[in-house]
Amino acid sequence: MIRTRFAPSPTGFLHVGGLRTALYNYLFAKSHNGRFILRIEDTDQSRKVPGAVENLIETLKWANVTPDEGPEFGGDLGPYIQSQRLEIYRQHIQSLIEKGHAYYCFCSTDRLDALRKQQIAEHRQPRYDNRCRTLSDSDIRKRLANNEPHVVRMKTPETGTIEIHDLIRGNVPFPAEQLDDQVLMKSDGYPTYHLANVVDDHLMQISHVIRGEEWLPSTPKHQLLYKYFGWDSPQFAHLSLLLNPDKSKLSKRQGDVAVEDYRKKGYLPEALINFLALLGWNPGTDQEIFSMEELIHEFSLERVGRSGAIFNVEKLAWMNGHYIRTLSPEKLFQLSSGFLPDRSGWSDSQTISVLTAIQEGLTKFSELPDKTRLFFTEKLNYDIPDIQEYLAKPEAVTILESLVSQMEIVQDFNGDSFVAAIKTVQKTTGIKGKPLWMTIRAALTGETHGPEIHVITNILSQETCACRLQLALDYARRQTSRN
RNA sequence: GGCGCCAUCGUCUAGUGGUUAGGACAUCACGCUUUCAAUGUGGUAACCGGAGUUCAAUUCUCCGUGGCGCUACCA
Repeated sequence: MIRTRFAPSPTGFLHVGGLRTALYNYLFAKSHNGRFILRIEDTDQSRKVPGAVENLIETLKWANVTPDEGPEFGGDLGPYIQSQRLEIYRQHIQSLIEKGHAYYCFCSTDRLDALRKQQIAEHRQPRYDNRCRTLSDSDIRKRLANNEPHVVRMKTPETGTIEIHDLIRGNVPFPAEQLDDQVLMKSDGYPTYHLANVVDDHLMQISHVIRGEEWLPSTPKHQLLYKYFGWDSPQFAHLSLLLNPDKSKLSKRQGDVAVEDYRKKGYLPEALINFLALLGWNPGTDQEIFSMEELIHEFSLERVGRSGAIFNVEKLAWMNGHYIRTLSPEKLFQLSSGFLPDRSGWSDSQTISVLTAIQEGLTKFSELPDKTRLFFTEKLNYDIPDIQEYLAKPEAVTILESLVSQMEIVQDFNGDSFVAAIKTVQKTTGIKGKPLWMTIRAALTGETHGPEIHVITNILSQETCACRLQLALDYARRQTSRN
């Protein structure tokens, strides 16, 4: 049974890199009929953020990367929140101490800091000097009885090489003397990542650990821990990191990193997932668009790349536009709620025709207020250079006077009859082509681009159009008389 | 500094001991469209450097360079 897990710390919003890690775990598990587990690694009390767990779960659900087990998802191997498993860790640390693979350390943080500073000053490798390894049993008992603050460290080998096998990177050797006597239990009684992670992955029967590359250097320590416990270690696969456009590690400051940010801007989960899947993985074919089902079917760790990938928002935007174009009118309307500006006086079905009219040019829902303004606005603004280029001309007065009078006699107002009216204007005024059409577009919408005129006038009422044209005519007259 | 990972168009990537080095985004041109977009067609654009192995290296090996990660009682 393949079992994978996503094990975030609840320190804030879910990061897009985190979502990619979760996704790869999910896809790998699902493609092998396995299970995907969510575990919350909240062993650092100082970094805990209230509400982060709920937000994490909510975001995973939104993205459709839904755990089979985890807090709120059930499962037989819980609890799935590490702060609720302290007793389990305590017992395991005790067994390690008894077997001689771990030891109490009473060194103060002051001493540790001083030690590190000195080592750096002497250009030596900063690491613990193993001082408490050799404490006598009676000494330890006495200091424990005195309630002296202490941690528990693991005993690492002094020499030799520890080689780990990574599914993506192959065999990676690490010289043992590089390994620090890592702290396993902190003085507050909480385990560190290294201990809790190994214990939980074993107890939760995780078969494959798929995580970020930042964990590669500590994997030999984890491997050692499995050996000390007498357990088989899971398989490892370390994913490359997501990068900023300047190739530094993806971070706030250079753009949005929280999944939440993209959701708020109106990116669809399908697009974000499709995009993230292709950042470091490819199917070996030319296919670019994948549904979650297709991803599950196609995904394999063998085709995951080794180098870091820049998070290219432009491609995500293209992909999002692609998914938006496939939306049915009803779905489009449903998803646009929360992004629409005030549209009092507009029914849902009228709103749907507005949305359909601008659908093909939409790349994300946050553009909605801008792109729908020409329909919903109460008052058009002609006082911008692009518009004045057309309306502040004597020609505009001629065109609009003619069109306004046409409006009074037009029958069955709609896109077609309005276009017919424009043709009449063309005949009577002799003005044609871009000057004619753009002037009318400017008058009608206050913008120089948008959907086709007949599409717009199919939606806008005759009254609205007549009113806007009259307003534009007045404006054109004022502008030209002034000059 | 030490240890480790990585290296093909601007970006995501495919690929090979002999290829016109392929696709997608972006970009440019043209078509369609009396606007924009969408769409169609075409174009520009890459094997980090140096040795070695080989008849032949972008591909294999080593070195260098660069980028990144780790080097906490954070994960």
